[in-house]
Amino acid sequence: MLDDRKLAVLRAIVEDHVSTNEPVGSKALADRHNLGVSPATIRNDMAALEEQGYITQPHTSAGRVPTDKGYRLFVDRLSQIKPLSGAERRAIETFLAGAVDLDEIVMRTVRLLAQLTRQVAVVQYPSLTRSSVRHVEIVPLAERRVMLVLILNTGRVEQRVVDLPEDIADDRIAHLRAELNSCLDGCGLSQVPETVADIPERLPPEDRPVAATILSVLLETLVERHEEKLVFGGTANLAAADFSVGLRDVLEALEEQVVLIRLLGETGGLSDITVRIGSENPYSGLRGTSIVAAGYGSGDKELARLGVLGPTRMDYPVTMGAVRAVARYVGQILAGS
Amino acid sequence: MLDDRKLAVLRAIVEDHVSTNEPVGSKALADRHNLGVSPATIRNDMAALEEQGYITQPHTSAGRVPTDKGYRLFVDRLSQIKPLSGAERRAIETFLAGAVDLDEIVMRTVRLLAQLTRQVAVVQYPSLTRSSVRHVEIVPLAERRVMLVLILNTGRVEQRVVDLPEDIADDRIAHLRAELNSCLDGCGLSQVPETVADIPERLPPEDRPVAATILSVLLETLVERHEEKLVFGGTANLAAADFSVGLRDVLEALEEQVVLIRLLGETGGLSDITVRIGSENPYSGLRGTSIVAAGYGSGDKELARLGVLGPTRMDYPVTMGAVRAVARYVGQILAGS
DNA sequence: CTTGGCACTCGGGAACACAGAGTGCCAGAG
DNA sequence: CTCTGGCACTCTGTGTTCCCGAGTGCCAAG
Repeated sequence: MLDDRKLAVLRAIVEDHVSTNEPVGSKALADRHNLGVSPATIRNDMAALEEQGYITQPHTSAGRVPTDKGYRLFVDRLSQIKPLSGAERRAIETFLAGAVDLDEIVMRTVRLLAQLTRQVAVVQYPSLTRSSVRHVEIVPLAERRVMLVLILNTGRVEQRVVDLPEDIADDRIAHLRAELNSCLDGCGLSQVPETVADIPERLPPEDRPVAATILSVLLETLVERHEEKLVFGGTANLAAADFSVGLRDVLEALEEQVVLIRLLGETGGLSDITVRIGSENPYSGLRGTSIVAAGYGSGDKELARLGVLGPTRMDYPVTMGAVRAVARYVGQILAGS
Repeated sequence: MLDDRKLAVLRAIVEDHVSTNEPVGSKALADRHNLGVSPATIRNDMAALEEQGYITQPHTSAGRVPTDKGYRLFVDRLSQIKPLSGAERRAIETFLAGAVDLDEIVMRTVRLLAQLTRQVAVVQYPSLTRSSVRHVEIVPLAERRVMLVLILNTGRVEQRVVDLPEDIADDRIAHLRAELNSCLDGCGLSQVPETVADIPERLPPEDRPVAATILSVLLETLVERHEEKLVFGGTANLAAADFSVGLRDVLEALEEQVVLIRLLGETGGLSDITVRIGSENPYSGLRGTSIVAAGYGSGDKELARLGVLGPTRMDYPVTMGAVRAVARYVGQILAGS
């Protein structure tokens, strides 16, 4: 069906189109790549490729352009991820190492990805669901009001103000805190609800209403409130890339966190790279854009995902290389801090 | 120099140009606004206005367009801030009231502003410098490693991991924490350095190296590290507004936090609204864009600023009304929580 | 199966003309 | 002195036409 030469032609078309942003014709192909055959032969192959939907022509008598299906084949079988240069690796490492807290790690990662790929970068904060509790703090703010601070092993800190149903003495707060910490230290978030369930019973009856209030906020914060935060950057690169689709839609999608999370999140072993090309994309506003994403994490747990978003016509090997490298380094940094 | 009618003409030009986005000619003016004079008269006035630099024509024999100077006069003398409708006010109130922590307040404020004005919204986090300490927490994470958590009266929480020079027992940590809290509770950030200065002396000598380390990180976090965080949103609105200048520059400026902070921050009593029009703007990439900003805060202290950024050709009265209203409501919310 | 030749098809750019909107100026009226 | 109507002039934007060139599909021959 598709012999080697046809595949080579497809690869050449993709590469040329990516670098020139113009439909590529049979003659240009024969010139630039030494395929060892004449333009006429290439035309036949192109006809076959078009027949099967890998390429298309914008209008009669123009060159060919890869379809989404063509890019898909290219990514799956015709290309291999291009590793970064040594200089780039070192730059990543030093740039990320300078971060002092989680916010800064995330922010720097976004910039890095955007700069390396010249595309829009998206980074998801390390997920709540897969992390574990490192410490719980209860800080009295006023009568009947405390702040609950949760520190997770990913460095993430969640805080919530809690209004209490009744007064409670500081030493009883301290006791509750100690109790919580001894139960929850190192506890994976998925186990939190059951771990916490019998805490009220172990407290003196008069403390139970307060404890119940605090616990319910704690659960709500950790478990129910699954709004995975994410950050993006490099939108200036959108202006350069001329999108077939209005870039208004792209900007809108970027601000719809829900959409983005779905796009990033849908698959993935830890170091798998997910590529979603154009119309493979479930969200209609992003026709014409591709997403290259990967998971990152410390050790072997995937904590969250990151990736870039760009025009379908992008340099996949390079982009995938950059995404993979950044994901790995972020994982290392997180593990080390 | 500029009699009343000329001013009326200028106002009419601005209003028409804002609503149509086209150069406005003398005939159209005479039709749409009942100025009581003929087009020819208006032409004379326009010639005078152009003479003095308030309007300009894109090319000979086209209508007139306001210059930055013209908009300036309009904003200063010819317009008055348009208050929001009751429905809008209520929407703001309920939307902001639903926020549970500072992050969410800020995020919702951005969305709100962007939606109300159909422009890019920028919100600065409540400034560190003008807030005060509510609580200091020191959480042991591992041997020789603690997390320092600072809770400020604005609801802002700063955390930093600190590596200690030597081991220290938990109860001595607790003592240090108590000491810090008793000194710093309610302390304005500007007083922190002096307040903290003599703490080491009051500690047993063997604790001093650790205390010094922690204090230096604390000072660094609160005082030296003035990177005022800010958040923006509504970039999709950029695509609709056709900028004279490439919107690439605008996107770039948005990601350059430093630039934005300067733009927002440069003046302002608490409920003053700052308008910076086109070339009044110090940053060259933002020629063609105007900024409408206001301070917000609880009580009478200005905590930070917020605003919107849009094309010079924007509806200033409405935009200013929205910015003012949002700033007020955010202030209220912050004061109440 | 490959190749060279050939007729055919479009898209995009250049040249051109034209209508319409808007101006500036002038002379006359109030 | 100010306003008004008239008039000639100057643009831009748009629509039309035309042509070139790149690229294709097909065919017949190697």
